[in-house]
Amino acid sequence: MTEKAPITPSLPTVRRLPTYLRLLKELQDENQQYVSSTYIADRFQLEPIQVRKDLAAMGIVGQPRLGFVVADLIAAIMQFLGWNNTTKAFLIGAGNLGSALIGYSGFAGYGLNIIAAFDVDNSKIGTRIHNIEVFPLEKLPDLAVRLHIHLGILTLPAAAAQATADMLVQTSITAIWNFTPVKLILPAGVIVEKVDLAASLAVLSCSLKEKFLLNMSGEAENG
Amino acid sequence: MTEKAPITPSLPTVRRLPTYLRLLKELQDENQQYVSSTYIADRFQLEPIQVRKDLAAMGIVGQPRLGFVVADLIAAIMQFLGWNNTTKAFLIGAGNLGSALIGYSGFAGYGLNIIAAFDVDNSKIGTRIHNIEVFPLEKLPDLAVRLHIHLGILTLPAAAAQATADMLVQTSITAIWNFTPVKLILPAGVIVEKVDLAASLAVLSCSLKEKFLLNMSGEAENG
DNA sequence: TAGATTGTTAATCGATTAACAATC
DNA sequence: TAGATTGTTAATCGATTAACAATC
Repeated sequence: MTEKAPITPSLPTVRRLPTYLRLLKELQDENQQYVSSTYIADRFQLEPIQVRKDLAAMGIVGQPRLGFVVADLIAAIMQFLGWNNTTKAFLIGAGNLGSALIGYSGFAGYGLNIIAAFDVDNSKIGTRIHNIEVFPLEKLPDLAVRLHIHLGILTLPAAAAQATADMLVQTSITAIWNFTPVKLILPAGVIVEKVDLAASLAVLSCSLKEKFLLNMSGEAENG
Repeated sequence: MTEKAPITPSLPTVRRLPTYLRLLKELQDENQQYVSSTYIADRFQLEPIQVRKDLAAMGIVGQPRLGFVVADLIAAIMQFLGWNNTTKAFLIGAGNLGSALIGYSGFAGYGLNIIAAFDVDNSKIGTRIHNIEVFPLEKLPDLAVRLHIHLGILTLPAAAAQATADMLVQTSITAIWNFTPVKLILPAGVIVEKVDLAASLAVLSCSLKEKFLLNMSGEAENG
């Protein structure tokens, strides 16, 4: 029992990991064996100490003077995120956004595999989108249980989001990647991760407004 | 000069505003005149005090016992986010995701108006996606300046992201909504807001892994 | 009035940053 | 060795939460 207590990385730390991973894979392609926190921080305009803390949170140890072994870092992050193993997912709502996600080839690198899509639109049911079949929504519960699906990707109209999510969590699905603008209310224990375009756009809008106001006041002063 | 100093809301606050706005519009449709921070908090599993702080940060004042006037809240948030005014944007990369964003009708409610798309793919150039024309990328600088476009939406392959962003900021574009997985490095003053799918998926993956491990240990104990 | 809700002021919490000894 | 980089410990910063008087 001399092992260190495994510190669970904070949410901000987890969110930075994919960015590190991306760079590390680049470095590996360039046959770089070592990388320092200084270098990583430089590339992303972060503080070296923050990078070290992030890596330390996953239990990775570096070598003074040399830094970290690139291959080890990649392995540790992949392991930590579970991106070595494939996670099967159902996508619900085969509209514009849903189709785009089905067609996104990058998910393979994250271990995410969308194996079927579902919709209520008869014109979509039975078709294939990027070679993924679209099933009627009624078939989801049965298929989810039989195929041991735990993750649902929600890309349907806001109006249907909550009701559909309620249905999903009655099946084997216990985690939802929510691309709708709806804040889902679900039983405790259900994981919901929201991709919040409106929140992102709000930040952007604020920044733009602020910048605009600054420019205005600047011009006023100059005039 | 007895006016209160206008406190700029924090980033987390700004990110919560669209969620409030959504609920407030619902309440308005139901002809609710007042709403309390308690009610809003309840609906989103937040603390009432946090809601009050968020609203206070925008300079909104409520009425003890009654709460806040729904219409006033909506107006204040819309005003604060600048979503009353239309922001014109160019979209660069008319692939799956780009097309999905062009087709997303919800942006109108955020004052966002995608007026043209750009691509380097000859098979896309000249076509229309949801009635938006796709132009060759070379035409962007001239058009951006002439149409006074300040916002670019980046939905192209990662490999082209940085170079294209570098080009964009040479035009009238000073803000980028970045949907690529690349962390863009751009001159100071340029606004970049990233929609980070990888980060979001990382959080989801972690939660799933944690839950899985908990279940495993639970089963072990029970066995 | 009584009581629900607001806004203010202070306390807590957690993430980031700083300082620096330890290491190879 | 000298020096770059690590990991630890402490300080700072900012957001959230708590407590409570003010208000209608």
